[in-house]
Amino acid sequence: MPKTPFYITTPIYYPSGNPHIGHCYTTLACDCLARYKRMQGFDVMFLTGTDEHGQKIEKKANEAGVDPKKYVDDIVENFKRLWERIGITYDRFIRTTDDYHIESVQKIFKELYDKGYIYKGEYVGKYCTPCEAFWTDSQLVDGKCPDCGREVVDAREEAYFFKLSHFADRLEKLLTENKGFLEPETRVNEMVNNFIKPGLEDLCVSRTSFKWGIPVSFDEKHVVYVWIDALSNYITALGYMNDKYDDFEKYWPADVHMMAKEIVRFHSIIWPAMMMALDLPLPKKIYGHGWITFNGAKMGKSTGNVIDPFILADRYGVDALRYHLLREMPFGSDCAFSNEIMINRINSDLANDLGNLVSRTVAMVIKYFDGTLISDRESDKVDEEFIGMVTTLKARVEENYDNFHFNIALTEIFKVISRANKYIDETAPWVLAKDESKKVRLATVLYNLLETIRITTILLNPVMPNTTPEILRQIGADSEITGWDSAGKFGVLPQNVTVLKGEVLFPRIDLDKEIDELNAVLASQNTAGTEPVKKEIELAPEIAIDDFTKVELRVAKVVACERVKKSDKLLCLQLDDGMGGRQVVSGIAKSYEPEDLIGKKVMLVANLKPVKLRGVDSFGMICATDMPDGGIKVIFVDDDVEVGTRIR
RNA sequence: CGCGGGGUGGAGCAGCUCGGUAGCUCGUCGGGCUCAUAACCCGAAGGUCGUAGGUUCAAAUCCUGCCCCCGCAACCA
Repeated sequence: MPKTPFYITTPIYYPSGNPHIGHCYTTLACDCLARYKRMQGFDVMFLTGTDEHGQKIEKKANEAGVDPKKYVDDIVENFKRLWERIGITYDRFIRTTDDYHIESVQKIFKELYDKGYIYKGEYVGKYCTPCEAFWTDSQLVDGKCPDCGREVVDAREEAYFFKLSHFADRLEKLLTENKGFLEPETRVNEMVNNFIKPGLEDLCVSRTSFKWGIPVSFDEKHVVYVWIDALSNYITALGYMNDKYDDFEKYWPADVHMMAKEIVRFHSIIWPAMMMALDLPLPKKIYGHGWITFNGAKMGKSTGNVIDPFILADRYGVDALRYHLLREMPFGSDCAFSNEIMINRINSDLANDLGNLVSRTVAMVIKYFDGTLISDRESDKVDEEFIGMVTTLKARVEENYDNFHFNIALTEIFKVISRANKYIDETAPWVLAKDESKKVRLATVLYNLLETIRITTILLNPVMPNTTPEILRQIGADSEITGWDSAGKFGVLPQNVTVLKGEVLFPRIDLDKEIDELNAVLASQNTAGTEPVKKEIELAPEIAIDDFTKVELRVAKVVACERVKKSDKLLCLQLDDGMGGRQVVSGIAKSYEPEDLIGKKVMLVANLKPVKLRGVDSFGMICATDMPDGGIKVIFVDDDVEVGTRIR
C-alpha cells in the first residue's frame, strides 16, 4: 500500500540578513511535524527555502558592491548551516533564483495573463520618485506618498495587476465557512473585517523600478513582484510547470503552510486567490503561530535583541533548544524568551525529570540485577493506574501534535515522566532490594519504568531526535521496538532486557554562573559589532546650503495640545509661532501626553505645505527623533530663545 | 461606536461553552527518601479571580457599565 503523502512548508525566508531565532521556531515546528509524520508512516515532503529577489536585496548588494546573486548566496549558506545545526530535516530547499522556479513563475504569470486574471494597467500621478515606489489611490495619504510624504508625480507608469477583487466572495466564503483553513481562528475575523469586507483591491504584480527579479516573459521591462514570485514556490518546488520535479500530483494540495502571524494575510488571501485563478486545489491549512518575544518586543535584528541560535545550541545542546522553543510557544499567542526561562526549563524538565529518571532507573537495574532483568513478574495494584496513564499517552500526544499544540503534547509527556518519578517513591525499589523474596516484584517495578521511558522517548523523538536514540540505547531498546506504533503498547521490551550505563543526558546548568557567562559573551559580541554599525549609517545625498535654507525652521511654543480623536499616534498642537499662531498635527502621542508639551518650545518647520491628517489640518511639523526602542523624542529649544526666531 | 484577544497567589498559564470545593508549572518555606544529575517524593504559605453594579440559594464562570494591556487595521509630514 502506498504511503499517504503529507506536504508541509515553511515560508521562504528573505535573506537580506542572517537568520535568527525567530526563523527557528517556524522551521522547528515544521521539522517536528515532519519527523512525527514520517514516524507514523506518511510520505512526507517538507519544503523550506529562500525568497531572494526584490529591491531591498538589490540595494543591499549594491551597497556591498557585489552582485545580488553573490550577496544572497552567502546568506543562504548561513540559513542552511543553521538548519543543519539544529537538525532540520527538510526534504527540499527552494531558492527563488533557481532556474526551474524562474521558468515556472514566468509560465504561471503568462497563464494568469492568458486567462485574463492579470491585466496591464497604468498609473497616472502615483509614483514617488525618491522612494521609487508605486501607490494606488487608496494608499496615498492626502495625495502624497505614504512612505515619505512627498509629492507623487504623474508618471504614466505601467504595471501588471492581478484581479484579486474578482475572488473576494470566494475568499470570504473560504475563510468563514471552511473551519480549520486558517488557524488560529482569531485570524479569520482579522482578515475578513480588515481586508475582504472593505473591498479587495487588485494587486500590482510587476515592477519596472528595479531589475532584481524574474522578468515577465512577454514584457521584459517588467519583473514579477514578490507575490507571484515568492508564493508560487510552494508549487514550483513540486515541479508545477517545470521539468525539474514531478511531485505536484502527489503532494499538492499542501497539508499545511506554517508561518508566523505577520504573513498570514498574504497566505490566506493572495495565495488562495492565485490557486483559484489557476484552477488548482487550495492548500488544506494555513497556520500562523505567534512570535518569540524578548522583553515584550518582537525578535528581530532592528531591535537589537537577537539571540544567536548557534550560541544557544552550542551551550545547551540542540535538543534542549528544540525542546525549549516547542515547549514554551503556546497555540495562537506569543511566547516570551529569555535565557533565564530557557535554563530553568532545561534544568527542571530535561535534567531533573527526564535525565534523572533515566539515570536512576538504569542505575538500579545495574545495581540490583547486574544490568539484566530477570523475567519473572509480580504486579501490584499501584501499577494499574500508572501503566494505564502510560499506555494512553500516545493518543493524547498524537492529538496535540496533529493540531500543532506541541507545547501541550510535551506537557502530557512530561506528566507521565513526572508520574514515573513518583512511582519510584511509591514502590521504593531500594526497600524491595533488601529482601530477596521481593526480587520478582523489584524486577517488575524496574521493567515498568523502562517501558515508560521507552514509550515517552519514542514520543519525544520528533522534538529531540539527537538525544532519544541515546536514551533508547541505555534502556536496551533495539530499533525494532522503537517505532511509533510501539509507543501504544506496554510490555514490548524483552522481559530479560539488558541496560547500559551512559553519559549524563542533560547536565544541570548553574543558572547564575551561566547568566554571567552569557552576558559576557553578548558583551563581547556587542563590542565587536560597534565598528560596523557606525559604518552602516548612510547619509542622504549631499546638499548645498541653499537647499538647506529652503527649509524654514523657527522656534515655536506649545500653547495647547490635545489628542486627535480616533487616532493612536497623533497629537494636535496649537503653537505660538510669533506670527499669529498655527496648528500642527504630530505623530508623537505614543511617547508624549498632551500636558507634557504645553509650555515647551519646539523646532517648527514653518514653510511646509499644509496637509490634513485624520481630518485635522496641520500647518507644518515639529522636529523630533526616532528612538531605537520605537519611541520618539521631541527636540526642545532652550526657553531663552524668543518665539518665532529663525533656526539655521 | 473599525475588528479581535486578554486582565486568576511572586512569575507564566489552565478553569469560563454546561454557574456550586480556584487547578498546573516555576519560585519560596518545611518535611521525607537515599536508587539518582544537591536530583526525586510529600506538605505548607501565598489569590478581593481588573473594577462597579445586576441575575441567582450560589458567579472566576451569565448580563451591563467602566479601567488597563496586546494583536490587526488606520494614523507618524
